Amino acid sequence: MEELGHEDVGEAEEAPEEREVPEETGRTGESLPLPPEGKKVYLISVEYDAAKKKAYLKLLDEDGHVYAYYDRSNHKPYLITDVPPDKVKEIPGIAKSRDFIDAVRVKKYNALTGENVVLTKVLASDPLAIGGKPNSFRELLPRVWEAKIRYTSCYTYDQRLFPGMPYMLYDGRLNPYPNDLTSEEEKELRAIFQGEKEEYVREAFTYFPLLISSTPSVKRAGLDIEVYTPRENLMPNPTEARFPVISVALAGSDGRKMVFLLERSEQEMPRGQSPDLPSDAHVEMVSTEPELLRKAFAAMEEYPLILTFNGDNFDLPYLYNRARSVGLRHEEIPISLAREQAYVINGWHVDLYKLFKNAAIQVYAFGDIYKGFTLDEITKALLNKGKIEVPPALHGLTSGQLAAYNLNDAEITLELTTFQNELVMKLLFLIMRISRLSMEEVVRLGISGWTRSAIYAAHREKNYLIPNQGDLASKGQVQSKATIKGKKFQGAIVIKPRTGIYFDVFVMDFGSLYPSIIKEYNLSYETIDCPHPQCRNNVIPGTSHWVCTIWQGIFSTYVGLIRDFRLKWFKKKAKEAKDPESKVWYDVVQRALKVFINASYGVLGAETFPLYTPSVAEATTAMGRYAINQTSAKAQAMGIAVLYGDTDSVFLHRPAQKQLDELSEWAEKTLRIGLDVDKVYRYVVFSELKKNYLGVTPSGQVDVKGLLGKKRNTPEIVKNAFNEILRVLANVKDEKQFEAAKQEIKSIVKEVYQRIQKKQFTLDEVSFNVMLNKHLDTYTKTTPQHVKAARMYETAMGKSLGPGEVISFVKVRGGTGVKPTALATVDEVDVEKYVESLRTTLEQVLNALDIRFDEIIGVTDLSSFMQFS
DNA sequence: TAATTCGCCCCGCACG
DNA sequence: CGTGCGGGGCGAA
Repeated sequence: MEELGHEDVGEAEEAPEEREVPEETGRTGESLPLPPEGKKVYLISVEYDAAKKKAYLKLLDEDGHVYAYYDRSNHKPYLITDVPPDKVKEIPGIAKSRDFIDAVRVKKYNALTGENVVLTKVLASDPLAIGGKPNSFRELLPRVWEAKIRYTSCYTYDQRLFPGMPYMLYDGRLNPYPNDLTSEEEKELRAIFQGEKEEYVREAFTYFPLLISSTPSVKRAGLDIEVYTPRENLMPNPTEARFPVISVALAGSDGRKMVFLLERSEQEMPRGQSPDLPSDAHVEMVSTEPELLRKAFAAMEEYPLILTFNGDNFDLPYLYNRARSVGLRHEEIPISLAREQAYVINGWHVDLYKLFKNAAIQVYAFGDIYKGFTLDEITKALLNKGKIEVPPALHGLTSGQLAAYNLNDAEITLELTTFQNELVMKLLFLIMRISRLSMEEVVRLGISGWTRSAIYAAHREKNYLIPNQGDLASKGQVQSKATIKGKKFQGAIVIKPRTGIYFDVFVMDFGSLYPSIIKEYNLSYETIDCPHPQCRNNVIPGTSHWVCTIWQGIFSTYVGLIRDFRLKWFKKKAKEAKDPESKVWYDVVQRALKVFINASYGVLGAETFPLYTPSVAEATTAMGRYAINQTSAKAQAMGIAVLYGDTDSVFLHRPAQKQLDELSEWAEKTLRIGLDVDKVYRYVVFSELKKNYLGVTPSGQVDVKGLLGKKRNTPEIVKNAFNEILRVLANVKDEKQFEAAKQEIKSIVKEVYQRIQKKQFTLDEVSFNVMLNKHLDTYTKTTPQHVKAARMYETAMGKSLGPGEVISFVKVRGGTGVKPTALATVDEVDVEKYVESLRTTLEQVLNALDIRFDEIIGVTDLSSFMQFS
């Protein structure tokens, strides 16, 4: 029933009574055992037991057993303030609070001033006393720091814990599982970091084990439920849970396949195995719903990790609320609900929809190969298969078919974590280790939250005071003006392309340009515009920002380490690795690191990031502009034609190998950033537009960038014509072959044009597919065409459409000019509009090839006229 | 709860 | 009716 991963799918039920949802997760590790002595266990989450007022670690072994280890250090929640301890104790709201423990002196390093300062640490017995309720200590003190960090995170950093890493109980104490580097690894690591500062190398050695330590195989199950609805298109409301759960499926990593099916009077098929189901599936018919739920819960409890697709918003809340309303007691349900999240008692729940929707995962971990966020779309892209085709109404299904459909979704959900040698699980563990967050937090938060946590941990590690956003205000002065209206600072530059076709093009680029700049130029919130007069001449070109020459920036160190690990170790190893197993591992690590570094610059420019420092972001892009401008100038001075460039790349026409080497050396020496050949093209076709070109590699592969023919919302008939042209271009080996290719291309254009004119197409071929990004009623300023179509669809079909939905519509004559594809006929299609779409899409390529679209269709008109006359 | 800017296209809408 | 601007979507980096 997860279907679409966003809220408001289908017709909403009548407004439900707001049911109270507990804030607290209600989870406790009380009933969980200590890990056995000497057993390797993995830290999956750090949690807080509100009753015991203690943090505890929740651990997992490879057999699927869950353990808890409660704090034994008597660690307490705290905040930092500059009010002296005796003054703190004079504040009645604090001193008289029964949660107040003590106020003590604490030494911290203030990175902004470079001073060691003595501040006050105010300790409490309960995290809520620090912050989170009306009279929390943080509200009663004029100036506080570190008062908004979740207690479980605070505990993680202070105890130097690494979620995702193995631990072992020894003499009743939990210790990191021994994970010594081999002497060879140590030697190699030293070699890589040769020339770096001692402190930097020391940190490299601290963090390296996180990246080479293997990840466990986690016992887990994909879960999916089906709910009866009286009408089609009605999305059952999980808070109300008015309709019966008719099927629950689990697919376990141990190979078990289970379906619990409710016997229904209207059942069309006799009980028993259906031919649609896999033969090894265990299907159990259950006569009452409470019994069904109990059985499903019992099955769930056999797996420490439950995977769902949209389970936070649908499956788990539905199960919980339905179970309650059919009479199960709270204690019988292994689910606990929070506001936006659903937890599994004594285990963990990962909603894969949230993970895959995470932009950083989508773009950097999976190379942007899936665009939408439905289970269907993600599955098609990553696993090369879709869901079972569902008949229009769930009602028409036999029990066997229902079970098969249900189980298939559970299996696919599981498979999203098993494909490519458990890529997603490995990625999760690596992100946990780097970000220092529990598994469920990694899934819930985005890259900003991950980076925040990682950098907070670095502060605690060095005993730096974590600054408040307000402390950085003086460091946030922006000097540049953005090119685009409404943006906060200037970004990258794009070198205007030389329109036309060029053979033998070499693309050089700065690998990880912004992270490299941040590292190499020591950019960090405390190093930009630092207080030292002697640093003032260390200016970032094109700005009046200077950078500290004395302090080593904390942010630049963090970014630098990740970048160096990725570039100098894992990318290299991935290339060199012989056995596939380790190749996959190196590649996963490399991808995880990529996620973090690529976002490092972005978060600095995001107001919601607690260490928001736009001046650092601005200095980064300024240095980037300087780098590419200098490189372009240098190349031209060397007599190489620069055809194009964007942000971190230059496209060079027929450079000699010697020249490439020279340029590379020059960049390393003068800019201190690596510049290498990234790509070679047999030829490149540049349109007159920036960010729009296509290149053909020596092997005949065609890279298309930005062209309309590539865009998701371009109609298929136009896209197909575009792709046919590409196929012709892919075969062109030299200038001589272009003439023949041009003729071929012309005939392709002519043919498609005629097809459009004669309406020889299906509606799907001419549909525009545009995503709805907001709720329908929030389009108030203008009414875009896809919104018009969506509204028509709603009225006609009685089904509501929400954000994330892709609207399919065609352009028609008359009326408002558009119609949802489902409501239109070929007859009413506005042919002119499609000719225009064909024209603009193809002209981006044709112009560069010196082919006139108008001449082709003009000729066509004439010839067809002659034919008929 | 939330990474950034640059660039292009189509369209809707207000203004002259 | 033409023009210019901004909303909206999608892509490049």
